[in-house]
Amino acid sequence: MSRDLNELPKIYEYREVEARWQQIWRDEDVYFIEGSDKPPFVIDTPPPYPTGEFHIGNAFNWCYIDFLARYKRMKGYNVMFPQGWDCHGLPTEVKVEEIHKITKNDVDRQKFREMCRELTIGNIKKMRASMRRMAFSIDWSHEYITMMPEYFSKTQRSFLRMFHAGQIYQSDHPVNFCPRCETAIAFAEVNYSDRTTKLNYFNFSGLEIATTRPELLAACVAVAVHPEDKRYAGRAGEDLKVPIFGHDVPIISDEAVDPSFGSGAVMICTFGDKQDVLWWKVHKLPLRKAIDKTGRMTAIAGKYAGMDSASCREAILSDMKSEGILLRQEPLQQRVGTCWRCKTPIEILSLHQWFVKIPHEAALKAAREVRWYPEHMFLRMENWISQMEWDWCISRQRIFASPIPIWFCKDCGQIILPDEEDLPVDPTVDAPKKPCPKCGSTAYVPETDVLDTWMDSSISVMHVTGWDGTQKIPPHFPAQIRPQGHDIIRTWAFYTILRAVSLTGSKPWEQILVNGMVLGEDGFKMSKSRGNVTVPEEILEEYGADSLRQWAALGAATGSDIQFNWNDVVAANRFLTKMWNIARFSLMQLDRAPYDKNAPVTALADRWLLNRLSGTVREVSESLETYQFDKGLKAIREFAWDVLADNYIEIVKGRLYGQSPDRDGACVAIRRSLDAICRMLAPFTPYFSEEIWSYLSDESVHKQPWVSCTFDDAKAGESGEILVKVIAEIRRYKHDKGLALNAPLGGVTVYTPSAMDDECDAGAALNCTLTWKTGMPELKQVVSGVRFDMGIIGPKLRGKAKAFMETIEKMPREDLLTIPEMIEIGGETIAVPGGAVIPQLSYTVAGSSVDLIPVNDSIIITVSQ
RNA sequence: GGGCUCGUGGUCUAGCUGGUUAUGACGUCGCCUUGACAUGGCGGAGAUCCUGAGUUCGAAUCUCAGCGAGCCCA
Repeated sequence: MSRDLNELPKIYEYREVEARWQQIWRDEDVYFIEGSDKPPFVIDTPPPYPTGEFHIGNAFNWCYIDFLARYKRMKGYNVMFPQGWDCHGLPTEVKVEEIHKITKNDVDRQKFREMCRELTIGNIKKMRASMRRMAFSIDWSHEYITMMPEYFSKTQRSFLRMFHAGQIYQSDHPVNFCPRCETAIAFAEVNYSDRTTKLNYFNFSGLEIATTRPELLAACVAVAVHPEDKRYAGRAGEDLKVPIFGHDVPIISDEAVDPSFGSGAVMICTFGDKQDVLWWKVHKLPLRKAIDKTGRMTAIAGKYAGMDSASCREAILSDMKSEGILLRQEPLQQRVGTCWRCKTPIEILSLHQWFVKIPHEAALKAAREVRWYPEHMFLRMENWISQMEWDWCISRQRIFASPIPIWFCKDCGQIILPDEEDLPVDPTVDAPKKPCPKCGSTAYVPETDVLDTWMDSSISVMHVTGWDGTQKIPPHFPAQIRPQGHDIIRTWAFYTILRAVSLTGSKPWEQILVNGMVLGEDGFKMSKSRGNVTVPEEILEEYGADSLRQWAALGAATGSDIQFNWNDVVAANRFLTKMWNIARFSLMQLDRAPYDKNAPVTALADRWLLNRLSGTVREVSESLETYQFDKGLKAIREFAWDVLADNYIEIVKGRLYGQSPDRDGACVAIRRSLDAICRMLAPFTPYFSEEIWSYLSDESVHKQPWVSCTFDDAKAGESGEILVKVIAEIRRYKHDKGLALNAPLGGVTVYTPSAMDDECDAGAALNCTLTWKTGMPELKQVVSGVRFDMGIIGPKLRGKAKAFMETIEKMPREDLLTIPEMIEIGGETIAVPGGAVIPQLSYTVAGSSVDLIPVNDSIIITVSQ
């Protein structure tokens, strides 16, 4: 049995309600059922980085996921809503170093890992609590943690398979390198920031060169000029001696040189920036490594060897000065690449690293086969793929990450691989099970590099679709949907597509739902330095999860960036209050007296309501099918507040309070509406819906099927709109007359083009005797008096004003229905100034005087005095 | 510098496959304590739909240019 109405409190206490249901709901309620005959709906949810704080951007993203997960469940899908944690990577290492005041090299690798794991476990715990509070219907039995052996053995397995397929290779190649973190990083991990630096002009064996990086002089391999630059015509091919260091470099010409920058001649070093890498490749220049992995100058820097780049720069500039070759210095604004985590400017170093080949065509094809919501987000992927120049560098020189499952033979250098059955392995701990396949030696050297964390997270879809390594294609692959933010299209989405294509040969998901970024109340990205950060916990505390969830749904159209806005949260909370009162009123009325639950719905108002409900259900369903959560929730709110509460309930109150059998139809209509609203709100406001539902049924609303309501009655729709409109107009009339809205009114007659079949609701709602008539009334317009506008009459007529008004007053009233253009005053004919005379009109029907309320061209209301 | 998105009452926002009285919320002003709700109801004021040009009978909506903003990236 459903709950007793005596328990129904007057006020909706979200704190109490949300806490209670959170206790009652059980995780297994939402389990994905293996072997179910329902169609599967697998969501490849984002594994967040366990920072310990579930921020508002996460909350927004997960709201979308939960809306669709709950909706799809109600629609009869076997929904998998897993939860992952993308644990590995620099941020945690940096945090551990901070907390323990160490660097990674101060403790052994195992110990350092242990510290990272411990921190991560604690952070995950905190974030889980926030997520439960938000009522996300996560299937916790499908939780995965990438740092656990069960998961990272899959990462290693995927590495081996791609290696065997020739998709992974090892090579010397320029990579972005953070000297502080001492690791290579991917382009996706490079940030750019502005800084002011000096552009140094110096004499390069007779040629003027401008450079921001004099410390790289030792790494200079060429000087480049633009082929059209007259200053350097004919000089390409010459050799120049590098100042201070003395080695010879050629002058080359290249279109990419900007003749207007500096002196128009640029020195190419290995490597100052990405352009240097390009030139180095195109012109097949030699490699001179001047900076090592710790950011210090190498032996080729001669007397500067061992210096860090900043001191080397100063030293070289000072030596240039004393040699008289430094010509001048200018300040320059430039953007430098920095490590996304520690903000240290990155260097481009040529290092032995592991790479994944980028299959441009196949990736693009797969990306195109995925259905993108919103569609235009695909463009970002397309642009990214088509402009990628370097392969994906997947090795990192760090510790807290999935180990690369490789050893090298100490004697012959041969790569030694583990078998898939032996995974997971940590080559720095485990020994290879077999001797070197080439020379038979058992002496080995472990690969100490580890994998980029995107190597873990980019197989999330393989994992959640049930990959255990025995199959090539996982049992539930591809997933139905990938929900994520647009900020990680070129990382997570791209890498996932790349890996799915490489491992399975096809697209990872059928659809991708891309959400926008959450901006602060000031319209800028939330950041601590701006001070515009709002945390979910604060909102949950003050207004509850259901209000926060409504903000997420309504704050912006799907895919758009969303500005955080307390107003929306407050309005959402008010909607809950309003809805609570609607439910309370409805439940009490349904309970007040027994009614026939199968009574036919015949009254106009009742049919109108159900017709509107039917339209609302259709609209909400269509919106949710295309993930337009804003539209969906808006339609529900409008139906509940506008249609049901403000119009319908006000119209039928008379019948509800009475005893007659025509009350039954209203009860049936209300009960059906309340039921439907609960179900439709369930994905958006799970706590609230469950609470109301508990007074209707003893089951969970979240186990109910989605609403089906087909009560389409176009005629009732049209007539109902007239009914509502007429009542609104008469209320306005009362308002204008200074009457209370429930004040009694005399006889009201409403003339409509076609017959209205409203029995008694309108009259009861307006506290009057209301008669519906078809056609137009036999109206007689009479002038009951006149008013004059002295502002016009005065200046125009001056002394004749008084006589003018007297003349008008004496005229037969019916002659004033249309104001004459000329009138005669004392024998003189004068023009009547426009707007001077204002006739006071009234109407009579069949001889008695009435007030007239025109609704539109075809509907007229008369009120007898 | 490139890509993408956006520019609508004081604020936020819908509409943008061309024709509506330009939606809703917050704020604001007036009236109303009526037996679900004053966290309410009813009503009002408030908009050069960024600017300019073009297409069209007709543009917030389509095209181009400009200005401005945001995000991602170089």
